[in-house]
Amino acid sequence: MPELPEVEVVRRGVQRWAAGRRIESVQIHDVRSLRRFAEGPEAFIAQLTGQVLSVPQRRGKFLWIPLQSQSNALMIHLGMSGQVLIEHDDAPEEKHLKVTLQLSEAHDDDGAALPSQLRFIDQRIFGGMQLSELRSDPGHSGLVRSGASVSPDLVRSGPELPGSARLIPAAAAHIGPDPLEPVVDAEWFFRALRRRRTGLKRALLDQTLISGVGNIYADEALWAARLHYARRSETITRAEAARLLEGLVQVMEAALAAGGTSFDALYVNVNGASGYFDRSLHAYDQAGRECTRCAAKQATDELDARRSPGVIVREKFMGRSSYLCPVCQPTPRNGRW
DNA sequence: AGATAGTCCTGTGGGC
DNA sequence: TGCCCACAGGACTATC
Repeated sequence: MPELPEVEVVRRGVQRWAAGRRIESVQIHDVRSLRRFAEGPEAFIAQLTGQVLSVPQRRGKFLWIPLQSQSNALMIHLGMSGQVLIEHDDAPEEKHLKVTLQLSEAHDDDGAALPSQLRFIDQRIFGGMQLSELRSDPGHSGLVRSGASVSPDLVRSGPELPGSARLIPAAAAHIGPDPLEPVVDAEWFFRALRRRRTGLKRALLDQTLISGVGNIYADEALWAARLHYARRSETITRAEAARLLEGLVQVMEAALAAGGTSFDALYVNVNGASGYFDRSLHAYDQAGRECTRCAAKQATDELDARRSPGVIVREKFMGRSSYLCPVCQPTPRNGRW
């Protein structure tokens, strides 16, 4: 399930392999992947063909590639099962191949031909591609902290200069900043949560409040911060908000360093390799396992000997699974529901 | 404005 | 073996 770190892995891959290259042709294998593009598949092909891909950008789980000399961008959302692969023309067609962009030829330093197809693959079709006008970002917050270095040999238009107004596709203008953007600090997060009257996990998953957090990292961050998913956002303390944000940033940066989270072949980077962050999960999908923090406390005799270490449980919340340690993340009391 | 339900999808796996 | 159904979830819309 691609969340922010996985999308960032894809963004870096697209930057490395496709930025600066021209789109020679476009092939739509399944129009359902263009469902969100109101102008239709013919307009999609017409507007994209001949355009040059600029440096890919990302906010939360939304990825977009500005088109050089154009005021719009190719927007990509991976949804539940989307993949972007850069492959050679003769690679066999994937079962769930949806869109193929044929790119202009390019060569590496040794003169070997780079793969020339950018393929969008999506099994469940919750993701998709569209074209969207770029506008100045109302929630402009500067550069993405985790922004990768640019390869000048491949990219003709450089990254945005610090302090320049950031542009964002209209179709993604409604989402909030993500945890890796500099504007999101402990005080900002505290105030954002306090403004809402809802449960913490609901707030984390609300992309208009903070973007990029999905079910996996929400559970991991709540576990890291020792907070229950139903804790009321309007009663959060500064210390709790700071813990939760720290949990989010740490789990996302660790996942990014590991190349993303993958449970199966649904998520891979642009070269087809899976990340391995799933080995590092503490809560999500860990039902029945002893809580690692409780176990560590017990090992150092910090835990009351009469209490047994927590076992991760799965609960239904918001129509989806939530995993938590009942010992570390107790049900809220004192009217703080 | 917050919460909920419905929609879009397909592969998987449990139950019978 | 094979059929059916529940389940998985991100974003968006409609409705209360």
